[in-house]
Amino acid sequence: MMSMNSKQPHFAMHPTLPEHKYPSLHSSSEAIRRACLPTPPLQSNLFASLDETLLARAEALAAVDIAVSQGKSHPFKPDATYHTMNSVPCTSTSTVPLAHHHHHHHHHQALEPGDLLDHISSPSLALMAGAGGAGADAAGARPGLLRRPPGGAGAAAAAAAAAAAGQVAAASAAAAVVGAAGLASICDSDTDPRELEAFAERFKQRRIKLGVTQADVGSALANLKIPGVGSLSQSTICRFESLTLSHNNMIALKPILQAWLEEAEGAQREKMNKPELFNGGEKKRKRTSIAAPEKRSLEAYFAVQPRPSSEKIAAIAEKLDLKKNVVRVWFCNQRQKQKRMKFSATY
DNA sequence: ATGCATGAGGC
DNA sequence: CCTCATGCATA
Repeated sequence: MMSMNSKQPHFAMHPTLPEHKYPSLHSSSEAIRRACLPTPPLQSNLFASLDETLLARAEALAAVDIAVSQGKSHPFKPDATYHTMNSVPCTSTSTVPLAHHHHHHHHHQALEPGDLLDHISSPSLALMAGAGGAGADAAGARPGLLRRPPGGAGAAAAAAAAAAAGQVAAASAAAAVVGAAGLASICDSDTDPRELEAFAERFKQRRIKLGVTQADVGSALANLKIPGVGSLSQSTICRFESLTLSHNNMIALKPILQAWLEEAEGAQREKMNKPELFNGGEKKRKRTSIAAPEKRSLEAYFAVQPRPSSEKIAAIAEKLDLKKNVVRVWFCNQRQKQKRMKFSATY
């Protein structure tokens, strides 16, 4: 009676597969990513002797933030800002003489207050040459998208089996999946951030025209019998539309959403609903809310050291009077955010 | 639309 | 313990 969720098991999508093994998607991508990492995280030498100093400095920076931030308040999200304002009507067949695909750029963790300020209070958070994360990841393969079978579906087993096979196909080439669903541009143009942005925008527009919500799309995906593709949450659809997903994630989801879009438009006559809502009253996950002051401190620490050691995390947790795990997760999430689609002009 | 969380897969 | 893909809960 602890972590068991009543609604749906988040896994079981790759339970038994004696023949093949598709989770290689993840592994390969990460392996490549890691391999490409030019500089492993080691800034500890710089701060090795700055235990107390670091905290103090970080907090000082946080204090600065307070002073700065109280002068204004932006209603917009501070991160995930990358709009490249591109509307290239490029199709899959259109030639792309501009051979500037995605190249891996080594990213450097910012160690200066500038980054901190930019992150927490900068009004000009649009321009950052932080294409590192996305670029590096993009260089690799694609992640093993979509998992989790439809909660109480009786065909879960079959779906899972099919899903397994599908995963492999998806890994090899998005073309396989897309081909079956509805032909998409599965070339290097698929990795083009501008193309993704354009698609995301078109997607949202057409989705709205169809009169479906993000949540609807999410559950409808399960109706598409694409192997390995189950439903997705409103959150994910939203993030896709707003491009607040990792580059790889965007690329992985694009063909699937495109398939859905085409089918939905092609058969705009039926409106299936998968209300799989059975809740008896189990454990509700609680979202601990970190107060603004603590958050500011965390941001300050993050600016100085994005990957604090366990000990440091513990220290920070104690100072801020937060649970260590909460702090650890916060840093993890912060890193993820920092890595999102952020390829403004690249330079 | 987003913040905090879970979990698989990997070192 | 990390990274990543995702999602529940929420502002």
